[in-house]
Amino acid sequence: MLKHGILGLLNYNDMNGYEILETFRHSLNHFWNAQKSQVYRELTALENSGYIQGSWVEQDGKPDKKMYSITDEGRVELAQWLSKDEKESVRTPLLMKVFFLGEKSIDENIAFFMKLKAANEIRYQAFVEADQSQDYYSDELQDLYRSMFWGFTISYGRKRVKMTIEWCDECIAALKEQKK
Amino acid sequence: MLKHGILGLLNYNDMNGYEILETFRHSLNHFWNAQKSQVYRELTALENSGYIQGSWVEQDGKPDKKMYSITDEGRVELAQWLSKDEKESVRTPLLMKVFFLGEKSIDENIAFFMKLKAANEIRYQAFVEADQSQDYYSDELQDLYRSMFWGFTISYGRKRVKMTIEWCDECIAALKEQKK
DNA sequence: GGTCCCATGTAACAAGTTACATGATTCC
DNA sequence: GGAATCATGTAACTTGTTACATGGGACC
Repeated sequence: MLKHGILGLLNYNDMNGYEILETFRHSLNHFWNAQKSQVYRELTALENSGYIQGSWVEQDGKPDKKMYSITDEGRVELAQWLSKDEKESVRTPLLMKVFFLGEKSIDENIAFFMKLKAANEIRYQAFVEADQSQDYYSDELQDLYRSMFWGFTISYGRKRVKMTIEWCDECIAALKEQKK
Repeated sequence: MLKHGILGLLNYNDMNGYEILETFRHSLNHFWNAQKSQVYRELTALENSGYIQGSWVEQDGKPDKKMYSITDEGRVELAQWLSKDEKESVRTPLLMKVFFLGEKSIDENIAFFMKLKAANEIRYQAFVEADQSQDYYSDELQDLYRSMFWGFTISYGRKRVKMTIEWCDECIAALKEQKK
């Protein structure tokens, strides 16, 4: 999965591992938290598969870097992945915990949902700020059509966070009702 | 993660691997898709850690089964997990694909979102049916308070699917707008 | 002198996926 | 005779996590 994300980014521009990580942090972080160690590992794997090609570049005042570019095979692989259906494998750690919350008291659980709500309200603010920098990203992606899909992922994230806040409210209300 | 789910179930009732798998399929499947091979592997690991204890039971007309029960150490571990904050590690494969959809044509992408919408409409129906069997589950869980949290997970799932459908509509509308 | 940026990784472990493998009984 | 239910797993692989490890240059 991360593999195809990296392929997708390299299809836009040549990059080194560090830049890929930065891009994840800036643009994809709201739906994908990439680990440094995994990115470098995947880059090696992708190069071994022939999907990308790296070459060392010397810099002055900065460490050497390994720049990667996508190969024709890589572009084929990317296109195939994009055309394949996403089979949703559901896995929501939060709900696993919620399912077993019956072991704790009503008050503890009200506190649980309040905390969750607060965390999501902070995330909601981050999305509002992301919105305001969309123009910046449109430039960076150098393509209006492409930046549209970045916008779709942001809008999904915003909806999801908003939905989670509403759900917390409903859970809190139900718990308070139970308390009576 | 699955580890704690199993611990949680065994805290409700003694079960064998097969029953755990069935329970996942019936009650937790909308947020956690458990693999057979992983469940059996985790059971072995949990027993080795001393969190659960298994014993073989002979049956007639059916294969022998290994029944597991939670130990005191297991209960401590479960309580600790329940009290710990869930640090949200975001990872949405669907959005990874959407982010790179700029490589495909508008028409292909409209088709993509229509298909996704249709799949989620089917899932929505499944939630409506799940609702109607909530009474059945209340009995099964033998505890109204506990079944409340099962209800919370269902309501989250329903909201999420509904949200996804709305998001698809918005994406389709935006793509059609672009086409003009 | 300390922190941030740039830049690369390794090692060990934990968790999830896919395919394979077996076998009795019951119901149609 | 075939499918479904009950029941248990192994093996190989892929993916993700956590901690460790290094080091120069810029800026305050």
